[in-house]
Amino acid sequence: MKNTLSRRERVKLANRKAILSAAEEVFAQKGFYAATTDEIAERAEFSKGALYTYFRSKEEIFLSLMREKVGSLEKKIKESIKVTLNPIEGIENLIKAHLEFFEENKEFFQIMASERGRFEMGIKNRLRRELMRRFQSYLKEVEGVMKAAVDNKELKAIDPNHLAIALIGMIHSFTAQWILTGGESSLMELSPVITMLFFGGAKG
Amino acid sequence: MKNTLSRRERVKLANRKAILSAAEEVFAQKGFYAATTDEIAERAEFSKGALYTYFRSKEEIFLSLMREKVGSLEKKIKESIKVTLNPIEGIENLIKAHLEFFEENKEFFQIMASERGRFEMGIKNRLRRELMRRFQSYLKEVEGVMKAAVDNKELKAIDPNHLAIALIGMIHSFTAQWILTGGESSLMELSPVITMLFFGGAKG
DNA sequence: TCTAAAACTGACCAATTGGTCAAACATAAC
DNA sequence: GTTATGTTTGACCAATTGGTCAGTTTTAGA
Repeated sequence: MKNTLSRRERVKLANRKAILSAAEEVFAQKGFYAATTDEIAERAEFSKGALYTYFRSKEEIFLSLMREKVGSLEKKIKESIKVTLNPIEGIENLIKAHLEFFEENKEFFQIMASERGRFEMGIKNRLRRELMRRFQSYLKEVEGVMKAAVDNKELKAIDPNHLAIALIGMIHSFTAQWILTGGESSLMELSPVITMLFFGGAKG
Repeated sequence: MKNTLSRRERVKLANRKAILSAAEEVFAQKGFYAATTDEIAERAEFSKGALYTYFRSKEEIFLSLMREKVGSLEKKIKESIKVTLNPIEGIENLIKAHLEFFEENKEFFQIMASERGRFEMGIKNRLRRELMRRFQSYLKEVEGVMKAAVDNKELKAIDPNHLAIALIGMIHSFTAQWILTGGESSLMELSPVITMLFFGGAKG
């Protein structure tokens, strides 16, 4: 069973994905504002007019893309935590899951790093509100594991919010550096260093 | 003694600073591409034409601003390290210096966070090359303290580059969060948490 | 006060770009 | 083959914006 969609609907969906994928590259390379709908259309091998039958505006392309990516990041993180009841192991898995996700979604990471500070702009926009909601939800997820580990006395009695900020900061920093230096070697290889530094600190 | 500059020259210099300061706000709020020279001119209380007697292009405004800011960040970091010969204390001072600088230069931090991934664009540009050189130099400075501390056996035998990435990531992450939540309370207050987490890790 | 140079203004220009739409094309059912 | 419906095209439009420059104002020294 393919599924319940007609041929037409399946083609539409595949085209939509192709457009979002092209947009991801362009947004990552140029940033939201400097990216042009012409270039997105060209890379997706459609005319500009066709783009606008799939999405109502450039902003809708951007927000749809980000919403889907943030959603799947959150899903991946949730799953990585759920496989164990041990909070320490949960955090280890969470680090690995992040690195794996960013390695597979380099462009998304670049977009997020560059546009995160402007998510709040135009708060009235329905899609923007939903994007922010999902992003918050992802952060709360990380904070939740930290709280569990603190309650368990497995981590120091530090504000779980601070613990989450610290770990995410380290992960982002390593990922950004990995991208700047070409993104060739595997990002996952850094998982042990990050784990060790986060849990044990740098002092010898 | 005021200095050796004529009244005219002093006014010119002050105006230049005012333009850069206006540009800093606009670039921070809108990003490089979406910032308009009209808005920069308006905020600096000049006509657009006058802007172009101070700078040759929008890009030159941007790069001049960033070059000066990265330069003074590097200077501050260097000084914070130099006051002590003890590497651990040096790193503590470095954390404080970072937080102090970002607290006083919120806009610069926002610009850096959002445009860092595109510094490399147009590498042929002289100003761009110089900006990158200064930025590398700043990173090397941080790496240098880490290496000293590792050689001293005060930190674990970890690649100093990794140690620098981890610490800077934590600092950036806390700063970004502080800005997102309004930037009201003092960022410096977070210095003990960061210091403790970096040296001692999260494990209880 | 007079003058020449420096500084400033803002209308203007050319290029870019998000978005539209009438016409052309493709598809599928009969 | 015909027709109706859905899809695509790309020329086009209006708005925006980086940058210019002829003309005006300000400055400072004589």
